[in-house]
Amino acid sequence: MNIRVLNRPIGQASRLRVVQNHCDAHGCTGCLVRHLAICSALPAEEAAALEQHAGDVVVPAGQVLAREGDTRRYVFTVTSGSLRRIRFLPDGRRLVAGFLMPGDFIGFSGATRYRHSIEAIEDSVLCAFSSQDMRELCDRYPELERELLERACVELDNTRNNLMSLARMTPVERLAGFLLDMAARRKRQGLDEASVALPMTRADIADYLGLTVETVSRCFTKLRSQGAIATDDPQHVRLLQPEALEALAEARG
Amino acid sequence: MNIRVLNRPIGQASRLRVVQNHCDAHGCTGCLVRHLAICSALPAEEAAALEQHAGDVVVPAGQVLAREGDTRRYVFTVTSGSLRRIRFLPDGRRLVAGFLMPGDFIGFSGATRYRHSIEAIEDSVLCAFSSQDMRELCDRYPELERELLERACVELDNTRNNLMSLARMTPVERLAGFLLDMAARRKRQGLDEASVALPMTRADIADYLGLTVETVSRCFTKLRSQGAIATDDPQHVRLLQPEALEALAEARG
DNA sequence: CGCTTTGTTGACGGGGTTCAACCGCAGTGG
DNA sequence: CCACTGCGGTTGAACCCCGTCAACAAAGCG
Repeated sequence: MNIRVLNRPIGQASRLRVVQNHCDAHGCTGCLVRHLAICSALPAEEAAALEQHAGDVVVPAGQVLAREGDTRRYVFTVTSGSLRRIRFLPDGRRLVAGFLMPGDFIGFSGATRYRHSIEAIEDSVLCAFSSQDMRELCDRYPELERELLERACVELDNTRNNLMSLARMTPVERLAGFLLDMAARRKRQGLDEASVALPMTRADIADYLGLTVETVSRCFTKLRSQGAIATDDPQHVRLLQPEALEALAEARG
Repeated sequence: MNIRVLNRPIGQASRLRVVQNHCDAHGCTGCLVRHLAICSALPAEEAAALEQHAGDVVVPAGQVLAREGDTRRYVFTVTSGSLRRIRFLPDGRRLVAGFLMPGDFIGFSGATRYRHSIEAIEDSVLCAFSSQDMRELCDRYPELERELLERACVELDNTRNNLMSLARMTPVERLAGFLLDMAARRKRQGLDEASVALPMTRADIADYLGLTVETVSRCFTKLRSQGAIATDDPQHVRLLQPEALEALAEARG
């Protein structure tokens, strides 16, 4: 059944400490992820309006930002670090529904409660708006709502691609696709796409790809022995033959 | 690899014939799926504005409404019938990413081209708007854009639930969840939720649940022998013990 | 140092895929 | 009317991939 026992207690959903007036140094105009974030829908002049509502949240590695079932009070944009979106079945089976990286938006849901828990993989910083403020901003700036819809659609497309992976692709194919996705994200952040950093554990990857840690590990060694990738250490992969990976992940959109 | 060979040619993407001024008999105000559809975001008085742009499309069973890769020109709302959203891998593996029922909206995507083909399972009728008209309607009626965002989020939640199914649930659990989903849809349409009609084939269900036809069939017999369901014929299932199904599908949100 | 966690590899077994046969049904055409 | 065919669904038997169980190395940390 692939149930892993966690020896250390799951991090408590600590009371969110939202620091008002975030990015004191630069404000929204100097925001490092502005070009990636939803805020790019608004002209720079409106930054002041944004800043009035924005606040920063710092989440140390392993801590919980939001807990499944909690009432949704904030929406977030990841500024730095990385997080995982997870859910548990009653018997302990875990799903990782996705990884959240700088520029990603958290808060696409009509539900009044969180449908997934969100845990920090590394120390992370997020820019937070109360759901209410977000609603008001959307009413005031239709471009913002349009941008949100646009992003929700992209997210939907990506999630459907993952469906394809899980339903009909072999373990190696899934891993190849995953590595390419991570590379694409790095490129989006302006980093070198040939070397991919994997902040998450093998267990996270397994629960994301619908496999076991052992299978994930074996797939890594398989790709390595094929010469498609090289791993300096478990968290750092170099894509030696991206074409080979693409051939495997082919037709994932 | 689970590749099924289709002996008959795949239906051609026939030129869409959009009949202007749809629902001649009643118009939008008399629309049977209005309460389910995005149009419910607008007051009935605005129906006239809608009708100017709406048109009907009739798709016979087995025919293709939209082909993966085609440029996206229309968005649709299903009025009657049912369709499947599919995609193929180059080697013939198929994924059914979802089923579309009355009230469902087709067109959540920023992409300029369709990411999936859409085929009619039964004879179906859809209400169509050109993407351009839809854009203009959204600009004019912010409530509409908000409704779209709302729906996209619901769709995203549902798709993530499916991820959970595919990644971490056993075949019987997946089937149980699927049957409950179908029952919930029937309820939404005001029909009896204890008896579920399955217009799609076992192959469709298999490709949707990430299984083979054989496994799906065996799961049906398993549920039947447990007394959880009864099947009058393959397309008509009665849910005798919904609680039993829920226990299986537990925690799928 | 002990202890835990993470990652990797090996051996084994089971569940689902694969392969195959069969039935019922709907066309189809002699 | 009845063979013939194709298709959808079900069931059985064999195989094999991946999950399970186990052992071990390396790294982090008190």
